Amino acid sequence: MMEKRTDAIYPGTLPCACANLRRAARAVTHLYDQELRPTGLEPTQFTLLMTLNATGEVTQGKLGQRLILDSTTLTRSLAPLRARGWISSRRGQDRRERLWKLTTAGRRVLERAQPYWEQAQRRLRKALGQDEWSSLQEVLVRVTRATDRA
Amino acid sequence: MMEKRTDAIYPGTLPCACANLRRAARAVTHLYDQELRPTGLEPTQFTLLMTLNATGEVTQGKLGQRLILDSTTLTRSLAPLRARGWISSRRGQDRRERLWKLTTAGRRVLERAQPYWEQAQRRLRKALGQDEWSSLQEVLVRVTRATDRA
DNA sequence: ACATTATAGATGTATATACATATAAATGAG
DNA sequence: CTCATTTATATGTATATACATCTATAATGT
Repeated sequence: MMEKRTDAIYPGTLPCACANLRRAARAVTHLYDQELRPTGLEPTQFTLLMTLNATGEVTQGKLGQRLILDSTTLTRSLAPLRARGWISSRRGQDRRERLWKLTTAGRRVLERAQPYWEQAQRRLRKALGQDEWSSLQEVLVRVTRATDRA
Repeated sequence: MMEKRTDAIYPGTLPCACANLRRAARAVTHLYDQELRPTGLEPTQFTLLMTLNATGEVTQGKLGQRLILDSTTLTRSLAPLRARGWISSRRGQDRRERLWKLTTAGRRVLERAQPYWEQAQRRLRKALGQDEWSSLQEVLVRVTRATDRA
């Protein structure tokens, strides 16, 4: 079980931007995971469903580009979602491609999970304050773009 | 192999703060991983060595608190470092505890990796600009702290 | 002292993630 | 058209990560 961090052993900034980012991601993922628990979805799975809902049918490669996930990673990450019948795939015109989309069951699961996700968003936004919440989103997009140029 | 994101398929902001944070972490980890490749260290492993170097001998639990890593996760993450002889452990007074520290070999590996890590830091800081770099670090600490209160 | 409870890690199991390499399909050079 | 090359995904392998549960040890209440 994740330790409570009440001792404040943890130092504010680590000297490494990558370590700071990964640590923050773990902390926030934990919060979202708690809220999403009743839905049976992992935060990553929720993100995949939400993204497929936004894009509609999309190739594995494009999905990977959007989420900055190696497309071969998706071969594994999508498997449990397919196994549960939430997504389905077919071959494209280009028969190397695999096109993924939400199933009806998948849309239903996503809809039922939505309020729990919103609760997680609210909980973090409240703890952070609206200004920091906005900064967070902006800075994250900039750092993500920066890695393109870097 | 990770796709180049030149097509800019990827949309700026995802609606989910958790997804944004995880995506940014993947992007930045990829950059650090490239730079650290010649050292044979994964970014996470570099972070563990660097942290042990900063703390000196420390229990697994305290190490987990500092990095916001479940202490049972560390049982697995530390294993490859121990296997390579870079860290060692002993039982504490409280014999349930395990105390970890860098070995001499570990300190040497860390020293040799340092310039590659600095190169990664420079590369990101340059692409991001000094102001955004500072914002990033601040925002990450605030969001991390926020999850304590949330 | 003894029984109960709490804590630190270890282990079983599952997902997340990437890279190297393999395979199949499309594309381009000639 | 045929062969070489590139591209999309699959597979093998390794690390990263968490939670539930288990075990050993410590702390606590009576």
